[in-house]
Amino acid sequence: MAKMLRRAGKHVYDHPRPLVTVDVVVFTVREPTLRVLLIRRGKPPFHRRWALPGGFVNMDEPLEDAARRELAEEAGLTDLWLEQLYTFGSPRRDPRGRVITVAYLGLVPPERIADAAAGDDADRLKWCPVRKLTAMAFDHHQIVHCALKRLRTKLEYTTAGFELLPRRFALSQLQAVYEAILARKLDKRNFRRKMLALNILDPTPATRRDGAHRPARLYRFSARKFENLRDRGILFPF
Amino acid sequence: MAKMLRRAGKHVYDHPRPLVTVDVVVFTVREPTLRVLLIRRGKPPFHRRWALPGGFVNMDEPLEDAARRELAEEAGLTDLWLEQLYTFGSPRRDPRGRVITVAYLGLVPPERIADAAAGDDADRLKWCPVRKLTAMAFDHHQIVHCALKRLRTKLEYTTAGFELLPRRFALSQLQAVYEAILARKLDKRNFRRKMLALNILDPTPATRRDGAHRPARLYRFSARKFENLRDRGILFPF
DNA sequence: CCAAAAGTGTTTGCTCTACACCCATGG
DNA sequence: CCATGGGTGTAGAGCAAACACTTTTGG
Repeated sequence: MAKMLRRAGKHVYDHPRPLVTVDVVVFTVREPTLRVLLIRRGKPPFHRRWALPGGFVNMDEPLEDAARRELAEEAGLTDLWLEQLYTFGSPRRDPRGRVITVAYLGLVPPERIADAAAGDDADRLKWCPVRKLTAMAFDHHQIVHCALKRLRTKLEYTTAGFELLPRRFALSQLQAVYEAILARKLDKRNFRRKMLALNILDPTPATRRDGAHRPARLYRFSARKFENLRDRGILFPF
Repeated sequence: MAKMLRRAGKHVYDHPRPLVTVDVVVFTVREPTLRVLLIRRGKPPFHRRWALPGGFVNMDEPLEDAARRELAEEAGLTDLWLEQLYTFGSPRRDPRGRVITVAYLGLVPPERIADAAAGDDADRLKWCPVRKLTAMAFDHHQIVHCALKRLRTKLEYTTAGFELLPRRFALSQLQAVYEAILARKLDKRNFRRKMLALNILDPTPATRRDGAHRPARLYRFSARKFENLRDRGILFPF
Protein backbone atom coordinates (compact mmCIF):
# COMPACT_ATOMS: atom_id res chain seq x y z
CA MET A 1 0.00 0.00 0.00
CA ALA A 2 1.21 3.46 -0.80
CA LYS A 3 2.25 5.63 2.07
CA MET A 4 2.77 9.32 2.23
CA LEU A 5 6.02 10.96 3.12
CA ARG A 6 6.67 14.57 3.79
CA ARG A 7 9.73 15.67 1.87
CA ALA A 8 10.73 19.22 0.94
CA GLY A 9 7.32 20.43 2.06
CA LYS A 10 5.48 18.39 -0.54
CA HIS A 11 3.47 15.22 -0.30
CA VAL A 12 5.19 12.54 -2.30
CA TYR A 13 3.93 9.01 -2.74
CA ASP A 14 6.40 6.39 -1.65
CA HIS A 15 5.75 3.77 -4.20
CA PRO A 16 8.22 2.06 -6.58
CA ARG A 17 8.14 3.81 -9.93
CA PRO A 18 8.54 2.15 -13.31
CA LEU A 19 10.14 3.88 -16.26
CA VAL A 20 7.63 5.03 -18.85
CA THR A 21 8.33 5.35 -22.55
CA VAL A 22 6.38 6.00 -25.71
CA ASP A 23 6.88 4.09 -28.96
CA VAL A 24 5.33 4.95 -32.28
CA VAL A 25 4.32 2.70 -35.14
CA VAL A 26 4.32 5.03 -38.14
CA PHE A 27 2.84 3.54 -41.28
CA THR A 28 3.00 4.80 -44.81
CA VAL A 29 2.01 3.30 -48.15
CA ARG A 30 4.56 3.49 -50.93
CA GLU A 31 2.64 1.76 -53.69
CA PRO A 32 2.01 -1.06 -53.54
CA THR A 33 3.47 -1.71 -50.09
CA LEU A 34 2.57 -0.86 -46.52
CA ARG A 35 5.68 0.16 -44.57
CA VAL A 36 6.70 0.93 -40.99
CA LEU A 37 9.35 3.36 -39.86
CA LEU A 38 12.22 1.68 -37.99
CA ILE A 39 15.32 3.05 -36.33
CA ARG A 40 18.53 1.18 -35.74
CA ARG A 41 19.45 1.33 -32.07
CA GLY A 42 22.77 2.95 -31.26
CA LYS A 43 23.32 1.45 -27.82
CA PRO A 44 22.46 -1.50 -25.60
CA PRO A 45 20.18 -3.14 -24.94
CA PHE A 46 19.53 -4.54 -28.43
CA HIS A 47 22.48 -2.59 -29.79
CA ARG A 48 22.22 -2.18 -33.57
CA ARG A 49 18.86 -3.93 -33.74
CA TRP A 50 15.90 -2.31 -35.48
CA ALA A 51 13.34 -0.72 -33.20
CA LEU A 52 10.37 1.59 -33.24
CA PRO A 53 11.06 5.28 -32.72
CA GLY A 54 10.35 6.24 -29.14
CA GLY A 55 11.85 7.19 -25.82
CA PHE A 56 11.28 8.30 -22.27
CA VAL A 57 8.41 10.54 -21.29
CA ASN A 58 9.38 13.76 -19.55
CA MET A 59 7.76 14.57 -16.23
CA ASP A 60 5.79 17.57 -17.42
CA GLU A 61 4.94 16.25 -20.84
CA PRO A 62 1.65 14.77 -22.08
CA LEU A 63 2.05 11.31 -23.57
CA GLU A 64 1.16 12.29 -27.09
CA ASP A 65 3.59 15.21 -26.93
CA ALA A 66 6.32 12.80 -25.96
CA ALA A 67 5.51 10.64 -28.96
CA ARG A 68 5.63 13.65 -31.29
CA ARG A 69 8.86 14.92 -29.75
CA GLU A 70 10.60 11.57 -30.17
CA LEU A 71 9.46 11.32 -33.77
CA ALA A 72 10.78 14.79 -34.49
CA GLU A 73 14.10 14.16 -32.75
CA GLU A 74 14.77 10.71 -34.08
CA ALA A 75 13.28 10.89 -37.55
CA GLY A 76 12.57 14.53 -38.34
CA LEU A 77 8.88 13.73 -38.71
CA THR A 78 6.33 16.33 -37.58
CA ASP A 79 2.64 17.08 -38.03
CA LEU A 80 1.35 13.62 -38.64
CA TRP A 81 -1.86 11.92 -37.63
CA LEU A 82 -1.36 10.10 -34.30
CA GLU A 83 -3.52 8.14 -31.93
CA GLN A 84 -2.84 6.10 -28.85
CA LEU A 85 -2.69 2.39 -29.55
CA TYR A 86 -2.09 0.27 -26.44
CA THR A 87 0.09 0.17 -23.36
CA PHE A 88 2.57 -2.67 -23.03
CA GLY A 89 3.69 -3.42 -19.52
CA SER A 90 4.94 -6.98 -19.05
CA PRO A 91 7.46 -6.84 -16.22
CA ARG A 92 10.22 -8.43 -18.35
CA ARG A 93 9.70 -6.73 -21.67
CA ASP A 94 12.85 -4.63 -21.17
CA PRO A 95 16.07 -6.11 -19.76
CA ARG A 96 16.84 -2.84 -17.98
CA GLY A 97 13.99 -3.34 -15.55
CA ARG A 98 10.38 -2.33 -15.40
CA VAL A 99 9.63 -0.19 -18.42
CA ILE A 100 6.03 0.45 -19.38
CA THR A 101 5.53 1.77 -22.88
CA VAL A 102 2.55 3.61 -24.26
CA ALA A 103 2.41 2.80 -27.96
CA TYR A 104 1.03 5.16 -30.60
CA LEU A 105 -0.19 4.58 -34.11
CA GLY A 106 0.94 7.16 -36.68
CA LEU A 107 0.16 7.73 -40.35
CA VAL A 108 2.05 9.82 -42.92
CA PRO A 109 1.52 10.29 -46.63
CA PRO A 110 4.34 9.01 -48.82
CA GLU A 111 5.36 12.48 -50.02
CA ARG A 112 6.61 13.09 -46.51
CA ILE A 113 8.61 9.94 -45.99
CA ALA A 114 11.59 11.67 -47.54
CA ASP A 115 11.78 13.74 -44.35
CA ALA A 116 12.64 10.62 -42.47
CA ALA A 117 15.27 8.43 -44.09
CA ALA A 118 17.15 11.32 -45.64
CA GLY A 119 20.91 11.95 -45.95
CA ASP A 120 23.02 11.10 -42.92
CA ASP A 121 20.24 9.07 -41.40
CA ALA A 122 19.87 6.78 -44.35
CA ASP A 123 21.49 3.87 -42.56
CA ARG A 124 19.84 4.59 -39.20
CA LEU A 125 16.31 4.78 -40.54
CA LYS A 126 14.29 2.61 -42.84
CA TRP A 127 10.75 2.25 -44.06
CA CYS A 128 10.42 -1.45 -43.85
CA PRO A 129 7.69 -3.36 -45.70
CA VAL A 130 5.40 -4.77 -43.05
CA ARG A 131 5.64 -8.16 -44.76
CA LYS A 132 9.39 -8.29 -44.27
CA LEU A 133 9.92 -7.39 -40.66
CA THR A 134 13.15 -8.76 -39.27
CA ALA A 135 13.89 -9.50 -35.63
CA MET A 136 13.23 -6.33 -33.68
CA ALA A 137 14.24 -4.95 -30.29
CA PHE A 138 12.10 -5.57 -27.19
CA ASP A 139 8.51 -6.60 -27.93
CA HIS A 140 8.32 -4.25 -30.88
CA HIS A 141 7.24 -6.97 -33.24
CA GLN A 142 4.18 -7.51 -31.13
CA ILE A 143 3.50 -3.77 -31.08
CA VAL A 144 3.61 -3.55 -34.86
CA HIS A 145 1.19 -6.44 -35.12
CA CYS A 146 -1.18 -4.77 -32.74
CA ALA A 147 -0.92 -1.56 -34.77
CA LEU A 148 -1.65 -3.32 -38.02
CA LYS A 149 -4.74 -4.94 -36.59
CA ARG A 150 -5.95 -1.57 -35.36
CA LEU A 151 -5.22 0.12 -38.66
CA ARG A 152 -7.25 -2.49 -40.53
CA THR A 153 -10.28 -1.98 -38.37
CA LYS A 154 -9.95 1.81 -38.35
CA LEU A 155 -9.92 1.79 -42.12
CA GLU A 156 -13.46 0.45 -42.04
CA TYR A 157 -15.13 3.05 -39.93
CA THR A 158 -12.95 6.14 -39.97
CA THR A 159 -11.21 8.32 -42.50
CA ALA A 160 -7.76 7.12 -41.45
CA GLY A 161 -7.06 6.10 -45.06
CA PHE A 162 -6.88 9.72 -46.16
CA GLU A 163 -4.03 10.40 -43.77
CA LEU A 164 -1.86 8.23 -45.98
CA LEU A 165 -2.43 10.35 -49.07
CA PRO A 166 -1.56 13.83 -50.28
CA ARG A 167 -4.32 16.40 -50.00
CA ARG A 168 -5.30 15.76 -53.59
CA PHE A 169 -5.35 12.22 -54.81
CA ALA A 170 -6.78 9.95 -57.47
CA LEU A 171 -9.29 7.28 -56.59
CA SER A 172 -6.84 4.65 -57.74
CA GLN A 173 -4.36 5.93 -55.16
CA LEU A 174 -6.97 5.65 -52.46
CA GLN A 175 -7.78 2.15 -53.56
CA ALA A 176 -4.09 1.26 -53.49
CA VAL A 177 -3.96 2.39 -49.86
CA TYR A 178 -6.87 0.17 -48.96
CA GLU A 179 -5.41 -2.77 -50.81
CA ALA A 180 -1.99 -2.37 -49.23
CA ILE A 181 -3.43 -2.31 -45.73
CA LEU A 182 -6.05 -5.00 -46.14
CA ALA A 183 -3.64 -7.12 -48.19
CA ARG A 184 -6.21 -8.03 -50.79
CA LYS A 185 -7.49 -6.77 -54.12
CA LEU A 186 -10.71 -4.79 -54.28
CA ASP A 187 -13.06 -4.44 -57.20
CA LYS A 188 -12.43 -1.12 -58.89
CA ARG A 189 -16.02 -0.35 -59.83
CA ASN A 190 -17.46 -1.25 -56.47
CA PHE A 191 -14.74 0.66 -54.66
CA ARG A 192 -15.35 3.82 -56.64
CA ARG A 193 -19.09 3.66 -56.43
CA LYS A 194 -19.10 3.17 -52.69
CA MET A 195 -16.46 5.76 -52.01
CA LEU A 196 -18.24 8.39 -54.08
CA ALA A 197 -21.61 7.45 -52.59
CA LEU A 198 -20.32 8.39 -49.14
CA ASN A 199 -20.23 11.92 -50.46
CA ILE A 200 -17.15 12.99 -48.55
CA LEU A 201 -14.93 13.65 -51.57
CA ASP A 202 -14.79 16.86 -53.54
CA PRO A 203 -13.58 16.57 -57.12
CA THR A 204 -10.96 19.16 -58.03
CA PRO A 205 -10.31 20.60 -61.46
CA ALA A 206 -6.85 19.07 -61.38
CA THR A 207 -5.78 15.80 -62.88
CA ARG A 208 -2.78 13.65 -62.28
CA ARG A 209 -0.20 13.74 -65.02
CA ASP A 210 2.38 11.26 -63.92
CA GLY A 211 2.24 8.36 -66.28
CA ALA A 212 2.11 7.95 -69.99
CA HIS A 213 -1.58 7.35 -69.77
CA ARG A 214 -4.96 8.86 -69.29
CA PRO A 215 -4.78 11.45 -66.49
CA ALA A 216 -6.88 10.69 -63.41
CA ARG A 217 -9.21 13.15 -61.74
CA LEU A 218 -7.96 14.33 -58.36
CA TYR A 219 -10.21 14.54 -55.31
CA ARG A 220 -10.01 16.21 -51.94
CA PHE A 221 -11.36 14.79 -48.70
CA SER A 222 -14.10 17.09 -47.38
CA ALA A 223 -14.07 17.24 -43.59
CA ARG A 224 -17.19 19.37 -43.81
CA LYS A 225 -19.18 16.80 -45.71
CA PHE A 226 -17.83 14.12 -43.42
CA GLU A 227 -19.36 15.87 -40.43
CA ASN A 228 -22.79 15.27 -41.89
CA LEU A 229 -22.28 11.52 -41.76
CA ARG A 230 -20.47 11.35 -38.48
CA ASP A 231 -23.45 11.08 -36.19
CA ARG A 232 -25.62 8.74 -38.17
CA GLY A 233 -22.79 6.28 -38.14
CA ILE A 234 -20.79 5.69 -41.25
CA LEU A 235 -19.46 2.39 -42.33
CA PHE A 236 -16.92 1.95 -45.06
CA PRO A 237 -18.04 -1.35 -46.47
CA PHE A 238 -14.85 -3.13 -47.58
CA MET B 1 18.42 12.05 -22.52
CA ALA B 2 18.67 8.94 -20.44
CA LYS B 3 22.04 8.08 -18.96
CA MET B 4 23.24 4.91 -17.42
CA LEU B 5 24.42 4.57 -13.86
CA ARG B 6 26.09 1.58 -12.32
CA ARG B 7 24.48 0.83 -9.02
CA ALA B 8 24.56 -2.43 -7.05
CA GLY B 9 26.09 -4.08 -10.09
CA LYS B 10 23.10 -3.40 -12.31
CA HIS B 11 22.44 -0.97 -15.09
CA VAL B 12 19.73 1.44 -14.08
CA TYR B 13 18.36 4.19 -16.22
CA ASP B 14 18.60 7.63 -14.71
CA HIS B 15 15.41 9.17 -15.89
CA PRO B 16 12.65 10.78 -13.89
CA ARG B 17 9.94 8.22 -13.19
CA PRO B 18 6.22 8.89 -13.00
CA LEU B 19 3.91 6.95 -10.74
CA VAL B 20 1.80 4.41 -12.59
CA THR B 21 -1.65 3.29 -11.52
CA VAL B 22 -4.45 1.21 -12.95
CA ASP B 23 -8.12 2.17 -12.76
CA VAL B 24 -11.06 -0.02 -13.71
CA VAL B 25 -14.43 0.92 -15.07
CA VAL B 26 -16.63 -2.05 -14.15
CA PHE B 27 -20.04 -2.04 -15.76
CA THR B 28 -23.06 -4.13 -14.95
CA VAL B 29 -26.68 -4.01 -16.06
CA ARG B 30 -29.32 -4.18 -13.36
CA GLU B 31 -32.43 -3.96 -15.48
CA PRO B 32 -33.11 -1.58 -16.94
CA THR B 33 -30.03 0.43 -16.00
CA LEU B 34 -26.36 0.40 -16.89
CA ARG B 35 -24.24 0.98 -13.77
CA VAL B 36 -20.59 1.59 -12.86
CA LEU B 37 -18.81 0.49 -9.72
CA LEU B 38 -17.55 3.41 -7.62
CA ILE B 39 -15.59 3.58 -4.39
CA ARG B 40 -15.58 6.40 -1.93
CA ARG B 41 -12.03 7.57 -1.33
CA GLY B 42 -10.83 7.32 2.25
CA LYS B 43 -7.98 9.82 2.07
CA PRO B 44 -6.72 12.85 0.19
CA PRO B 45 -6.57 13.89 -2.51
CA PHE B 46 -10.30 13.98 -3.23
CA HIS B 47 -11.06 12.72 0.27
CA ARG B 48 -14.55 11.19 0.43
CA ARG B 49 -15.20 11.73 -3.27
CA TRP B 50 -16.36 8.87 -5.47
CA ALA B 51 -13.69 7.30 -7.63
CA LEU B 52 -13.01 4.27 -9.80
CA PRO B 53 -11.43 1.28 -8.11
CA GLY B 54 -7.70 1.22 -8.79
CA GLY B 55 -4.26 1.76 -7.38
CA PHE B 56 -0.53 1.57 -7.89
CA VAL B 57 1.10 -1.04 -10.06
CA ASN B 58 3.72 -3.19 -8.36
CA MET B 59 7.12 -3.46 -9.94
CA ASP B 60 6.93 -7.13 -10.85
CA GLU B 61 3.27 -7.16 -11.76
CA PRO B 62 1.66 -7.15 -15.22
CA LEU B 63 -0.79 -4.31 -15.69
CA GLU B 64 -3.87 -6.49 -15.95
CA ASP B 65 -2.87 -8.37 -12.82
CA ALA B 66 -2.68 -5.08 -10.98
CA ALA B 67 -6.17 -4.21 -12.13
CA ARG B 68 -7.52 -7.55 -10.95
CA ARG B 69 -5.70 -7.30 -7.64
CA GLU B 70 -7.11 -3.86 -6.92
CA LEU B 71 -10.61 -4.99 -7.77
CA ALA B 72 -10.31 -7.95 -5.46
CA GLU B 73 -8.83 -5.88 -2.61
CA GLU B 74 -11.13 -2.92 -2.89
CA ALA B 75 -14.40 -4.53 -3.94
CA GLY B 76 -14.05 -8.28 -3.49
CA LEU B 77 -14.62 -8.76 -7.22
CA THR B 78 -12.76 -11.56 -8.98
CA ASP B 79 -12.94 -13.52 -12.24
CA LEU B 80 -14.50 -10.92 -14.42
CA TRP B 81 -14.03 -10.04 -18.06
CA LEU B 82 -11.39 -7.29 -18.41
CA GLU B 83 -9.68 -5.50 -21.23
CA GLN B 84 -7.35 -2.57 -21.45
CA LEU B 85 -9.12 0.67 -22.31
CA TYR B 86 -6.79 3.65 -22.61
CA THR B 87 -3.90 5.29 -20.84
CA PHE B 88 -4.45 8.70 -19.31
CA GLY B 89 -1.32 10.72 -18.74
CA SER B 90 -1.94 14.47 -18.59
CA PRO B 91 0.78 15.92 -16.38
CA ARG B 92 -1.75 17.56 -14.04
CA ARG B 93 -4.41 14.89 -13.76
CA ASP B 94 -3.33 14.08 -10.20
CA PRO B 95 -2.46 16.80 -7.67
CA ARG B 96 0.20 14.56 -6.12
CA GLY B 97 2.41 14.85 -9.18
CA ARG B 98 2.87 12.93 -12.36
CA VAL B 99 0.63 9.88 -12.22
CA ILE B 100 -0.06 7.96 -15.39
CA THR B 101 -3.01 5.60 -15.21
CA VAL B 102 -3.76 2.64 -17.41
CA ALA B 103 -7.53 2.28 -17.46
CA TYR B 104 -9.32 -1.04 -17.89
CA LEU B 105 -12.85 -1.89 -18.92
CA GLY B 106 -14.55 -4.62 -16.88
CA LEU B 107 -17.89 -6.40 -17.15
CA VAL B 108 -19.76 -8.46 -14.52
CA PRO B 109 -23.17 -10.10 -14.56
CA PRO B 110 -25.67 -8.67 -12.07
CA GLU B 111 -25.81 -11.86 -9.95
CA ARG B 112 -22.27 -11.05 -8.88
CA ILE B 113 -22.70 -7.43 -7.95
CA ALA B 114 -23.71 -8.53 -4.49
CA ASP B 115 -20.05 -9.47 -3.95
CA ALA B 116 -19.16 -5.85 -4.23
CA ALA B 117 -21.40 -3.54 -2.22
CA ALA B 118 -22.03 -6.02 0.57
CA GLY B 119 -22.22 -5.53 4.35
CA ASP B 120 -19.55 -3.29 5.83
CA ASP B 121 -18.68 -1.84 2.48
CA ALA B 122 -22.20 -0.73 1.70
CA ASP B 123 -21.35 2.93 2.22
CA ARG B 124 -17.91 2.73 0.61
CA LEU B 125 -19.11 1.10 -2.58
CA LYS B 126 -21.92 1.83 -4.97
CA TRP B 127 -23.17 0.73 -8.35
CA CYS B 128 -24.05 4.09 -9.79
CA PRO B 129 -26.36 4.47 -12.80
CA VAL B 130 -24.23 5.81 -15.62
CA ARG B 131 -26.84 8.47 -16.26
CA LYS B 132 -26.46 9.87 -12.76
CA LEU B 133 -22.74 10.24 -12.26
CA THR B 134 -21.84 12.84 -9.71
CA ALA B 135 -18.59 14.77 -9.49
CA MET B 136 -15.80 12.25 -9.35
CA ALA B 137 -12.17 12.25 -8.25
CA PHE B 138 -9.35 13.03 -10.71
CA ASP B 139 -10.32 12.67 -14.38
CA HIS B 140 -12.46 9.64 -13.64
CA HIS B 141 -15.51 11.13 -15.27
CA GLN B 142 -13.62 11.29 -18.52
CA ILE B 143 -12.46 7.70 -18.09
CA VAL B 144 -16.01 6.46 -17.60
CA HIS B 145 -17.07 8.29 -20.73
CA CYS B 146 -14.29 6.71 -22.69
CA ALA B 147 -15.28 3.29 -21.35
CA LEU B 148 -18.90 3.75 -22.30
CA LYS B 149 -17.95 4.68 -25.82
CA ARG B 150 -15.79 1.62 -26.10
CA LEU B 151 -18.45 -0.64 -24.65
CA ARG B 152 -20.97 0.56 -27.20
CA THR B 153 -18.73 -0.21 -30.11
CA LYS B 154 -17.59 -3.55 -28.67
CA LEU B 155 -21.20 -4.58 -28.36
CA GLU B 156 -21.49 -4.46 -32.12
CA TYR B 157 -18.68 -6.73 -33.10
CA THR B 158 -17.84 -8.87 -30.09
CA THR B 159 -19.62 -11.04 -27.59
CA ALA B 160 -19.02 -8.58 -24.74
CA GLY B 161 -22.76 -8.47 -24.11
CA PHE B 162 -22.78 -12.00 -22.76
CA GLU B 163 -20.32 -11.06 -20.02
CA LEU B 164 -23.11 -9.05 -18.44
CA LEU B 165 -25.44 -12.02 -18.11
CA PRO B 166 -25.59 -15.25 -16.12
CA ARG B 167 -24.54 -18.38 -17.99
CA ARG B 168 -28.15 -19.09 -18.81
CA PHE B 169 -30.36 -16.24 -19.85
CA ALA B 170 -33.54 -15.38 -21.69
CA LEU B 171 -33.43 -13.48 -24.96
CA SER B 172 -35.34 -10.64 -23.36
CA GLN B 173 -32.54 -10.31 -20.80
CA LEU B 174 -30.01 -10.13 -23.59
CA GLN B 175 -32.08 -7.50 -25.32
CA ALA B 176 -32.32 -5.53 -22.09
CA VAL B 177 -28.51 -5.50 -21.91
CA TYR B 178 -28.26 -4.13 -25.42
CA GLU B 179 -30.91 -1.53 -24.76
CA ALA B 180 -29.32 -0.39 -21.50
CA ILE B 181 -25.94 0.07 -23.13
CA LEU B 182 -27.08 1.59 -26.39
CA ALA B 183 -29.67 3.70 -24.58
CA ARG B 184 -32.41 3.01 -27.11
CA LYS B 185 -35.20 0.54 -27.69
CA LEU B 186 -34.73 -2.30 -30.14
CA ASP B 187 -37.37 -4.20 -32.06
CA LYS B 188 -38.02 -7.51 -30.32
CA ARG B 189 -38.64 -9.57 -33.42
CA ASN B 190 -35.66 -8.25 -35.33
CA PHE B 191 -33.44 -8.64 -32.30
CA ARG B 192 -34.40 -12.26 -31.76
CA ARG B 193 -34.18 -13.24 -35.37
CA LYS B 194 -30.76 -11.73 -35.84
CA MET B 195 -29.39 -13.05 -32.58
CA LEU B 196 -30.57 -16.57 -33.30
CA ALA B 197 -29.37 -16.36 -36.90
CA LEU B 198 -25.81 -15.85 -35.65
CA ASN B 199 -26.05 -19.39 -34.40
CA ILE B 200 -23.95 -18.87 -31.32
CA LEU B 201 -26.69 -19.62 -28.78
CA ASP B 202 -27.65 -23.05 -27.49
CA PRO B 203 -31.19 -23.40 -26.16
CA THR B 204 -31.35 -25.17 -22.81
CA PRO B 205 -34.24 -27.23 -21.46
CA ALA B 206 -34.67 -24.72 -18.67
CA THR B 207 -37.06 -21.83 -18.54
CA ARG B 208 -37.16 -18.76 -16.42
CA ARG B 209 -39.80 -18.75 -13.73
CA ASP B 210 -39.46 -15.41 -12.07
CA GLY B 211 -42.56 -13.45 -12.87
CA ALA B 212 -46.24 -14.14 -12.87
CA HIS B 213 -46.12 -14.61 -16.60
CA ARG B 214 -45.20 -16.95 -19.35
CA PRO B 215 -41.79 -18.51 -18.64
CA ALA B 216 -39.01 -17.70 -21.11
CA ARG B 217 -36.68 -20.21 -22.68
CA LEU B 218 -33.11 -19.94 -21.41
CA TYR B 219 -30.10 -19.99 -23.72
CA ARG B 220 -26.39 -20.50 -23.27
CA PHE B 221 -23.69 -18.74 -25.24
CA SER B 222 -21.71 -21.29 -27.22
CA ALA B 223 -18.05 -20.34 -27.46
CA ARG B 224 -17.55 -23.32 -29.75
CA LYS B 225 -20.09 -22.14 -32.28
CA PHE B 226 -18.72 -18.64 -32.00
CA GLU B 227 -15.30 -19.85 -33.13
CA ASN B 228 -16.81 -20.79 -36.47
CA LEU B 229 -17.80 -17.21 -37.13
CA ARG B 230 -14.77 -15.58 -35.67
CA ASP B 231 -12.55 -15.50 -38.73
CA ARG B 232 -15.08 -14.68 -41.36
CA GLY B 233 -15.90 -11.54 -39.42
CA ILE B 234 -19.08 -11.29 -37.44
CA LEU B 235 -21.17 -8.21 -37.18
CA PHE B 236 -23.92 -7.75 -34.71
CA PRO B 237 -26.21 -5.48 -36.62
CA PHE B 238 -27.77 -3.30 -33.96
C1' DC C 1 -60.55 -14.19 -16.89
C1' DC C 2 -57.13 -10.64 -16.66
C1' DA C 3 -52.47 -8.79 -16.81
C1' DA C 4 -48.01 -9.24 -18.49
C1' DA C 5 -44.30 -10.99 -20.81
C1' DA C 6 -43.06 -14.65 -24.48
C1' DG C 7 -43.03 -15.77 -28.87
C1' DT C 8 -43.72 -15.56 -34.02
C1' DG C 9 -43.51 -13.86 -40.33
C1' DT C 10 -43.83 -11.10 -44.13
C1' DT C 11 -43.01 -7.36 -47.11
C1' DT C 12 -40.20 -3.72 -48.93
C1' DG C 13 -36.21 -1.33 -49.92
C1' DC C 14 -31.44 -1.10 -49.83
C1' DT C 15 -26.77 -2.60 -50.26
C1' DC C 16 -23.22 -5.86 -51.57
C1' DT C 17 -21.22 -8.64 -55.14
C1' DA C 18 -19.81 -10.23 -59.43
C1' DC C 19 -18.66 -9.12 -63.78
C1' DA C 20 -16.41 -6.74 -69.08
C1' DC C 21 -15.76 -3.21 -72.02
C1' DC C 22 -14.63 1.55 -74.00
C1' DC C 23 -11.82 5.97 -73.21
C1' DA C 24 -8.02 9.20 -73.09
C1' DT C 25 -3.38 9.99 -73.18
C1' DG C 26 1.90 9.81 -74.05
C1' DG C 27 5.27 7.75 -76.35
C1' DC D 1 -1.22 2.91 -83.29
C1' DC D 2 -0.34 0.69 -79.15
C1' DA D 3 0.17 0.10 -74.27
C1' DT D 4 -1.53 1.49 -70.01
C1' DG D 5 -4.26 2.91 -66.47
C1' DG D 6 -8.95 5.70 -66.13
C1' DG D 7 -13.53 5.35 -66.11
C1' DT D 8 -18.44 3.35 -66.39
C1' DG D 9 -23.61 0.07 -65.36
C1' DT D 10 -26.53 -3.76 -64.35
C1' DA D 11 -28.73 -7.87 -62.55
C1' DG D 12 -29.32 -10.98 -58.60
C1' DA D 13 -28.95 -12.14 -53.75
C1' DG D 14 -28.96 -11.30 -49.10
C1' DC D 15 -29.76 -8.27 -45.24
C1' DA D 16 -32.12 -4.72 -42.40
C1' DA D 17 -36.23 -2.29 -41.01
C1' DA D 18 -40.94 -1.71 -40.11
C1' DC D 19 -44.84 -3.56 -38.34
C1' DA D 20 -49.29 -6.49 -34.77
C1' DC D 21 -51.20 -10.33 -33.06
C1' DT D 22 -51.42 -14.95 -30.52
C1' DT D 23 -49.69 -17.84 -26.60
C1' DT D 24 -48.66 -19.04 -21.99
C1' DT D 25 -48.55 -18.54 -17.39
C1' DG D 26 -49.66 -16.83 -12.33
C1' DG D 27 -52.71 -14.68 -9.59
